[in-house]
Amino acid sequence: MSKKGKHVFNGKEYPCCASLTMGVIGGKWKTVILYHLKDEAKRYSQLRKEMPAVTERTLSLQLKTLEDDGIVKRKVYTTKPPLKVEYSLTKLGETLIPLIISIAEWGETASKT
Amino acid sequence: MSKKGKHVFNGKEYPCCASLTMGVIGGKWKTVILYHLKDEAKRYSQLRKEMPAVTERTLSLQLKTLEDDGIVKRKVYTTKPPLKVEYSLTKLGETLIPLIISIAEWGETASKT
DNA sequence: CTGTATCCAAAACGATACTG
DNA sequence: CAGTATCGTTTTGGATACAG
Repeated sequence: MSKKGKHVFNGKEYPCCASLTMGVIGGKWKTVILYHLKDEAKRYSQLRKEMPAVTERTLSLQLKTLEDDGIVKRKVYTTKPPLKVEYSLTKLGETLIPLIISIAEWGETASKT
Repeated sequence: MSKKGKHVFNGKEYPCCASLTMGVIGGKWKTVILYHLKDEAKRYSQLRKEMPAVTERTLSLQLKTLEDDGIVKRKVYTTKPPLKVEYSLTKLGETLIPLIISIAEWGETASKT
């Protein structure tokens, strides 16, 4: 019995290529995170400052999900506290930049209407 | 006390222009619906056939949400059963087409990796 | 044919305290 | 500094029966 999900990414099946993308960047915060990472690597604390509306827990979970999907990479610079950790886009993550920009632009235009 | 949500659409506030867009097209099914409507108007039953994985209830709810946001319009052609209802994109909805296509293309590429 | 009503399960998200 | 643990709330989606 073949499943209908013809589109597979990172072990997950999706019924449509559009829903695959949404599985990767969907949810309340992932596009916002990617938007803040699109130009440069940032530290965890810096992301927190730039996204005050997201909780530690959620930011942490979403970053981990993005890492699992190969969109974001995590680099640790110190072994002892205070820790320094930087997040940045992977090669695959960079292919999402035009999409993230389009998403942000549509939102900007729509909010002016 | 000013709220941080600077971006407003259809009465809802978002912390970032990217999240505004995701509020409109986010979720498991909305991009899929829009993908199927991008070229032509379709009847409810036809959408159901093309998206067998979504339930009646969810399809109905998501269409209504898209209608509320002014992305999709609903046109009724008969007054008595059997009803004929067609869904199509509004002008605002059409501005999302390039985005939907980009989203679908990224998903297609990613599923081949 | 085109939905709505009801009930339920799962996922996402938030608040807060605490740890390496 | 960079998270995790715990718990509760909200949102989302599914199954199914039924209605206009």
